[in-house]
Amino acid sequence: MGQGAGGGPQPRGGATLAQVAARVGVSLNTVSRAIRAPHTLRPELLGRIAAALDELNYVPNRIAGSLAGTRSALVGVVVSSLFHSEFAAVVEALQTGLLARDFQVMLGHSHYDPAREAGAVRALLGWRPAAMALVGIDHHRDVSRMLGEAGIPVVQMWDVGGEAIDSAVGMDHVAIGRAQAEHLLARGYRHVAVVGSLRPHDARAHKRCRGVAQALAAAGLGEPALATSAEPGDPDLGGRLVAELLARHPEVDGIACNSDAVAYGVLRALRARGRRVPDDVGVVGFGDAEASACLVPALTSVRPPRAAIGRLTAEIILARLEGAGPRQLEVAWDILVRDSTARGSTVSAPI
Amino acid sequence: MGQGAGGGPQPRGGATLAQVAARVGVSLNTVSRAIRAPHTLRPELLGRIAAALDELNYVPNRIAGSLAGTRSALVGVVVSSLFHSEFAAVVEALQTGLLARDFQVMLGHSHYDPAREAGAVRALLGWRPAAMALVGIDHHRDVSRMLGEAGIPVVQMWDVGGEAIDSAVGMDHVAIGRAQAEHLLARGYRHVAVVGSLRPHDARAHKRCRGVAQALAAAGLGEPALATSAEPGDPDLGGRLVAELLARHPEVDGIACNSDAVAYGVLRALRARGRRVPDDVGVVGFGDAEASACLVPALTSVRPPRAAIGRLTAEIILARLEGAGPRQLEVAWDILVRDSTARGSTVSAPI
DNA sequence: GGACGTTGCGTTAGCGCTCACTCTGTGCGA
DNA sequence: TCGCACAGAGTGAGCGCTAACGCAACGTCC
Repeated sequence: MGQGAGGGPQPRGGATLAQVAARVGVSLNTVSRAIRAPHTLRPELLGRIAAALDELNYVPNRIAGSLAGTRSALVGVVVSSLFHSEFAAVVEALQTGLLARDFQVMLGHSHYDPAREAGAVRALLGWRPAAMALVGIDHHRDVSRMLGEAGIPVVQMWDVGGEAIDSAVGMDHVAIGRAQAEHLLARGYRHVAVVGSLRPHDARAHKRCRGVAQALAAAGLGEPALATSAEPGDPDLGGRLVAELLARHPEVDGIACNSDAVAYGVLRALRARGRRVPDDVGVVGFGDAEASACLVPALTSVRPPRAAIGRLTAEIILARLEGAGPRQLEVAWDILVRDSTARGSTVSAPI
Repeated sequence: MGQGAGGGPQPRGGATLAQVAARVGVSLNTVSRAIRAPHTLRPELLGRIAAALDELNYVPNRIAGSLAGTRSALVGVVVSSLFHSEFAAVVEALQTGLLARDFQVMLGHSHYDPAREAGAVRALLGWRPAAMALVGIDHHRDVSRMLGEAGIPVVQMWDVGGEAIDSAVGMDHVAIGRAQAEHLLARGYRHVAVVGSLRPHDARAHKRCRGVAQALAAAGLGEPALATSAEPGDPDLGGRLVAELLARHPEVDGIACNSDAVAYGVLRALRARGRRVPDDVGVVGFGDAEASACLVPALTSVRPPRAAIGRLTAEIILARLEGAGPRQLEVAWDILVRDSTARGSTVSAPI
């Protein structure tokens, strides 16, 4: 790497404030001010400093800045799993909201495992974030304790049915499950089952499942048939579970799926078995994934306001950082009714 | 926040090494050693320090560690767009490989825009990462310059047809485009078109497009019909583009799509127009998305080895950090042949 | 014309940690 | 008896920056 052109040994990454200062002939702090509070300098000096900054390709060292400064420029975000999954759009909206204020997002993953979630939270806290956001509201005590003791704003996303550590923005998943079942019942399906991935610690999925049971009970029907698994929810899982379900409960004519990916496999398996959707069986998904409107039949699904949740989370974090109090809010969702529950008629025509 | 129980004012986030040291009655450095090099301490002392560490819930401050230490624990990753998109699995595999060595991944997004990519790279370099990984191999000069001057390992992912800054691991996208077209031609489709999102700076998409043209030329056929747009590639775009395409070129009987999401919309629009797939028109996608095997007809698609690319990127980064030289490697991909190009017969039976 | 802001910059003291070095005591061979 | 290697712990400097304060030189106003 060699030596810098004019001023001391070359630091590990790029120029330092001290080098810029030496080049211009001012103190280090003056250069810092030129960046952070330009209006406190004479325009002429400011120009010279700006030129030197540019010549040396100065990139502020945010590590040093965070250590010295009052507040960090990082926000930690923990999701169950960004990948093959439903939280990407939430994180994108969150990130967009925070980037505008120059906050960096640092991502961690729980993989639906409380121990790994605690590990991810601990790892992120090591970077001393200004705030944290995480998916879910029912957490392991270690997680709640660490987050509570951190003394920073914490926003729990996606779910609202629980006790928030600080702030929360999400949906009522029991109500979603109820709505899935009620929709099927309203369309004349009587034997409703729940199919999908049901990991031990995916509290949201359990709540939706409970909601289905509630709706059936309210309609004077029995418990829903269950075909669930702790494996990740993908089409193949849906196919296997529905095969197993129909072997045990051939009378099932309505299926509430825990995710759209599972529903894709359910539709395929039903087709392979000669069960017509929606005439023989109605299927409703959760998540409104990209392909759902393109399937045959198009999949009826619950659409969560992902972008809104991410945007609101960013807003709450920024407000909390400026002294506002904690907030807890529930966001609205809707059911996109498509052909997979349109018994006897076509609800949405293909393009 | 108040004062700490035993030793100095409460710092901004959690206990410090100095507090732990004061509690045990040793020097700060000894506690640091207990964490970084436990074998250099007496077991008895180590036990007492471990107890104090635990009691105070000490979480190492990685900001301070990075500033003081020789090397950073961060790796910067820039993708076009993680969301609605194809890079999630790559990043997941990359992250898994790096997390094992205690590296944190920091994500940035280019949104297929060179200026935003430069901004993302600059922002990430501000955190003084130990290495960088980014999607694509054809970058704006500013990006190449910044990365070259940073003096850290740089791995360019996903594409290989260009000059690497340091290391690269990806696919030959021209060859992919050729394979898409050759597959269609081999199935008897003669009038091949390209449909999909073709952003000005998405070099990979342009290369695949060029590959299609090459294959047609080699077969003595003319230029492919094009129906492209700078909008993001989703099913609706596919539907609109194919409508426009068929209006201009009703003879088209083979469609190579730039992404599976676009292909979904293409299939839906063809169905709505009464064009039978695969009998009248063959459709091949790119990306092998989750739903592709569940569509009717199931979509033939190019499957990129996402996990392998991510894993190899992690391996190269770790090796480079330990002194190994730069590497450039091309990974293999394949075409999953399904019903959408199975003219006259069913290739893959539904489950 | 002396007390009092104001503007514009320099000085200084850390943030919490790592790393190179120094120091102390112990064991052991010559 | 002395020297000397070595394990085990302490000391001090400094990473690059921010923030609080210091301090000239220049108005401003009674």
